[in-house]
Amino acid sequence: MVAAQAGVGRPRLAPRQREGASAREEILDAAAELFSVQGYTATSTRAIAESVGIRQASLYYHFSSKEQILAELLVGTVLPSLDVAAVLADSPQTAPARIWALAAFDVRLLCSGRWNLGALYLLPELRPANLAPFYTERQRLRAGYGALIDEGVTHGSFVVDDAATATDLVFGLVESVVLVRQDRGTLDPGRFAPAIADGCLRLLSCTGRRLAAAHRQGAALLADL
Amino acid sequence: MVAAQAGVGRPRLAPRQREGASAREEILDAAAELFSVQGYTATSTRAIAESVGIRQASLYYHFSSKEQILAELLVGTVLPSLDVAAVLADSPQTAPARIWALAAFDVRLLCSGRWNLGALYLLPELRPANLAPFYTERQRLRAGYGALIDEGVTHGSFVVDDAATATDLVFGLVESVVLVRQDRGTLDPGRFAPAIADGCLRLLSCTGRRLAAAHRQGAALLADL
DNA sequence: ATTATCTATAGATCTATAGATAATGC
DNA sequence: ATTATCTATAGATCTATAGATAATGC
Repeated sequence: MVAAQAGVGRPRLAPRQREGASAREEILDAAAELFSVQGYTATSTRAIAESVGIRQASLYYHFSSKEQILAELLVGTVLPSLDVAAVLADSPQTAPARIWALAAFDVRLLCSGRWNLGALYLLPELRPANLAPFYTERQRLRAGYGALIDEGVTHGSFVVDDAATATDLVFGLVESVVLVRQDRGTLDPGRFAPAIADGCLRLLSCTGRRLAAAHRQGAALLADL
Repeated sequence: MVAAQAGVGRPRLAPRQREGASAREEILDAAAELFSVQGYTATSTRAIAESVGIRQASLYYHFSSKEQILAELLVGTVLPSLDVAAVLADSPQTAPARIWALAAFDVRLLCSGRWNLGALYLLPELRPANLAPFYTERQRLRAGYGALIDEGVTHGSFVVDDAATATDLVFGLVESVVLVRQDRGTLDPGRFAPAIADGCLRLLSCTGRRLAAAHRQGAALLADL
């Protein structure tokens, strides 16, 4: 919806063009699109402003810097998955069911949303800078997968040569959703989430009836969150 | 090796600091490192020049633009895999053996080399511009995987719900190597290549003895290339 | 008075070009 | 003469700040 709402303050030269209840949210919506499609450095503050329909300098009434806009977008992108990983860590369910639920949740999150925000975590620009905390959170999520895999291996539910490498493959498979979405533009979460979650179990040598059971239990677990 | 070789032309202010027999190769080496670590737009021509030990303007004696440096790096990065895919398309071996060989070759390529050049294909900046041809070649490689998967499915070697989605998972798993390497810095191709190739077959429900056979045949096929 | 925009601009880049210079090659 | 560098700089950005302005709220 393009809200025609004009409120307090000097009126804009152009009408609203963006989703978002407030100017702040309009800016975040535009930045999310441009950052995820073009990258962070390649997106100028002028381009963001144009895409919102305001002047470049007006951005700075709402955000103190370009980097702060990115930081705002990153907050709340991994957090939901980390929360789910924490909840699942204490669940009494089997490791296969829990890893299925975590992967399916993660993929659903990466598939949904207007823009491919997961791609922001792949931006090379994140590595140094004070954006490092977000990078660390992604590593904590990876550790969550690793713990579930270790548990499944000791229980005999999973059979792998090397648990560390298996974790890389599983986490990599989940994250690859971002790459596929980058190519396709949009993905059906209803198809992709269970397909990837099944794939994670297959990578861990959990197949056939045991896979089917974990799929069923994992889906139920996910529905309860 | 830092070649102390000073040849024709005005001498540099600083001694050589980069691998590469010629100035051109020194520049490509520096750009490969910086582009793959920081991204394309975030890397200035000045930074490349500094990293080589020459002045910014001197780059333009060897390359006509920054974009041309990137294009040069992209050439020859997918080509080897495309060649292998073409050779394997005509091979008399089974689809599982061939896909194992293709994936292992691909991963070995992505793991080796001083820099993580595969990451260049993920740069959002490639999408538009006249760099599109490279993007297209990557899609052709993806089609190569798709053809092998289709063949295996009709032969009954693979069992999947949906061949298109299965191709996304398999290709995604292979490409995820780039993401893992981005985190780790370096990867052991000897461990990763067979692990991912096995993983591709597992995703396609090729397991147990049939997986072991394909692994063996695929490795032999790869050795013959 | 407060708010949210606008215009104008400083200062720091960044890419690419022009032309000078210091070597080697002939 | 040729080659590969250098210095200097033009012109186009780009981020962020300063201060003016046009609405609403009280």
